[in-house]
Amino acid sequence: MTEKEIISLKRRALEHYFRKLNSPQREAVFAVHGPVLVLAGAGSGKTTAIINRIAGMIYFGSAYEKADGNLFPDDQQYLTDYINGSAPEDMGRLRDILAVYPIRPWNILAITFTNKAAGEMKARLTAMLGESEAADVHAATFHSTCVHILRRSISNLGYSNDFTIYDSDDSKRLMKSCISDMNISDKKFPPSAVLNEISSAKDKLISPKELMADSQNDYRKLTIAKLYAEYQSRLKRSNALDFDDLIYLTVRLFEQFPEELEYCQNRYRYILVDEYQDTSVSQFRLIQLLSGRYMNLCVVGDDDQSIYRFRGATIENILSFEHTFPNSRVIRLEQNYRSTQTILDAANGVISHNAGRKEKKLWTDAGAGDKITWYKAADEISEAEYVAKTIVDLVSHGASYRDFAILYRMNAQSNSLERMFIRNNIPYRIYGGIRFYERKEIKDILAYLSVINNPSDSLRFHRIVNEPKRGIGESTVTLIDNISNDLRMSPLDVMRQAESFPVLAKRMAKLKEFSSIMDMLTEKADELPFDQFLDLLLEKTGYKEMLEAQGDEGLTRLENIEELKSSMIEYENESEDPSLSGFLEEVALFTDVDKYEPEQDVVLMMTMHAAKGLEFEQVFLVGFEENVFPGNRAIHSINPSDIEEERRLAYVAITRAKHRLFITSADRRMLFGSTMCNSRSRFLAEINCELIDKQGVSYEPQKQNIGTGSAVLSSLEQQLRQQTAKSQTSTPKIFSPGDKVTHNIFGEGVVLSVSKMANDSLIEVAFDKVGTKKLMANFAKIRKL
DNA sequence: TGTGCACCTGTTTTT
DNA sequence: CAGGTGCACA
Repeated sequence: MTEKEIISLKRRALEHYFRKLNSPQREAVFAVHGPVLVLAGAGSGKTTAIINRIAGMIYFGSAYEKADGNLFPDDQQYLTDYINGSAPEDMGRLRDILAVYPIRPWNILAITFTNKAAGEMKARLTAMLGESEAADVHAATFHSTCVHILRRSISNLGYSNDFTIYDSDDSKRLMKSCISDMNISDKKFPPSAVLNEISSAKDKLISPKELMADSQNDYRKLTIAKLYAEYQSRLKRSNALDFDDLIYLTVRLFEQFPEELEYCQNRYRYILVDEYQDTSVSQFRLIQLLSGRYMNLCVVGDDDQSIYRFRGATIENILSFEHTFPNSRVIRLEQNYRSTQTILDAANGVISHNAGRKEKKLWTDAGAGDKITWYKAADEISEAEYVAKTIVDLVSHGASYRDFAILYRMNAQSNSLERMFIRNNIPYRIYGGIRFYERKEIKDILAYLSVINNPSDSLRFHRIVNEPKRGIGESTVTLIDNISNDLRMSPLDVMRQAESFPVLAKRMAKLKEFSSIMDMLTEKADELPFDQFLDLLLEKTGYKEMLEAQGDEGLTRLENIEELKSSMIEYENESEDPSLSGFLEEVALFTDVDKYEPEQDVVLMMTMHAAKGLEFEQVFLVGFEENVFPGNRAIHSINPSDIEEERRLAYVAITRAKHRLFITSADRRMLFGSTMCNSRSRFLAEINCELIDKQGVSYEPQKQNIGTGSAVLSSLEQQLRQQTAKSQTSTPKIFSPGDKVTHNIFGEGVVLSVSKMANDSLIEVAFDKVGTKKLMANFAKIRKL
């Protein structure tokens, strides 16, 4: 057999092994070396391609690219039989025969943006490769990858490796104190605005000095640069890093310490980046540095799905990949496995109005499917009514609640929908929104743990020193702060030695009391298991007592803390080497406790942004009106690319739907306390009208007489109104707090509160299974037990 | 030092 | 409309 024949046979065997993939997907799997750009349209089996690629690298190495010696006749025979299906798939033997320099799993780095994506990748790798090989692949987010690197080497930059990670709330507090201490007006320089600018500077790898140099004649910029410098020095003093620092400092580390970079380059020889269209300048630089030695870089993304420019993503990274990495291969995945052709045509129609994109056209062989329904409602109430009615109707015809998702542009839009869903007893869940670790009580407890773990963390010290109230007020804390800054000792040390500082004499007893509690806790932190330690902390700090005095709300908060405790226990059980700092790190980077549980049979509501990466049988896109979507900010922006970003968002939203797509607009909408009239969204006009089935009010908007409410209603709407009226006259039900009740969807629960409304009452019920819900007593399918 | 009320201001968000 | 913030007062 010639070498040519060997490689051709082996290639056919490999192609047979990956026969479930389509041909561009296989191309992505086999292109192991060199720079590769995979342009993966929505629903094109991107993750499948990535997983198979990693598996292929580990199983077969460069078998597709290089021949390696001769083939024994019986191996040759086996391959031939395997290809034509007459021999069984013997993985061990296939690997033996085919593999050429198989890649070791720990040499592979797969970077994602969210923990969810990283978790999914891990899970799918485990399913394909098995536990042991999958565990060695480093699949993680940008941020946790950087933490990993920095924990090892950050001492080069003058931080210690037990650094604390600040979240955006911590950053904001720190910035507030910088602003007030530097006597700068927080009216002219709102902390969040300053932080945004600093964050975007860090994203662009601009240091405080560089920003300063760049803004000599601009007072505003100069002030921000000064604040940046101050903020950064305070972070360092607290041995803390904010989210942007994780990337920024890793890049600096690599640039200043080539040996550190080299170590990582050798460790991560094969790099894969998911959602590449969302990378920022600093993330790009990080990738460029890491892949600089071996150039085995595969990036996967879709420029049409870039919707995070507002937080630093530069679409140019993906648009200029081929230019930045010469000799790169570009692979397009355009076959869509998710949606009907109608939905894809709509998406293609919208996105084709954007300039400056890589031309792609999604297609499917799934068939045309149903038309898209456009419903024009009178106002946001009847819009919500339409959505609710349609879902009830489809569910009664065999659909499940979990088939539906409602996507909106702004969180504020969920209100009317929620109310209507509660009325109609449609179980729903808002995905995204308030996050568990952002709750005050959780942040307080975590602050206690942080201070115990890292006493120099003065920001978190501030948070807890007088929480619960223990008579250590603002002025005392300022004194402690000054001393601690002047003498370079931790605030807690200052308290411990309060007697040495005459200014603190008056408050000495209270200060000593607090510091001794913290000392005791610090001592016990290593001895006790997490749950017992947390109980002790709650007890000794008086936090528990404080919550218990707060009644119902305090009880909910205590329950949340219990939840935190269970996640600590979970961490303790699952981690090989559990430690307080390890737990805090996990919490800092893994913000999602409100997990998405697809098993639950509920309708999901979320913003269009939050829907990225998800898919649903039937999707409602609500609020398709000018000034809502696209939003007024984008419409009035001087920069036309803002509209393009909205359009990409529309593209993302449309392509979430597998089978059916409903789009709604309202003639009148109450938003932020005032009513406005908007014409239908321009994105609607960008969809070929033959794909759309129009429903709802058939008159043109009567902008001049808002509020007459006498608009001609469609028959559907009249039906709805009648139904609502009917159910309103059913016998009123009376509940009082403490009543045990049962609901035919939510199960059993206890009434928390009752408030009278017009001719009904709003009751709040704590259900055993689904948590607290607000229900209308007369509408809800609920009865006393 | 702690509390209550008036005022104000509103995209999208992961880490 | 609703939640967060800041300021005045106890």
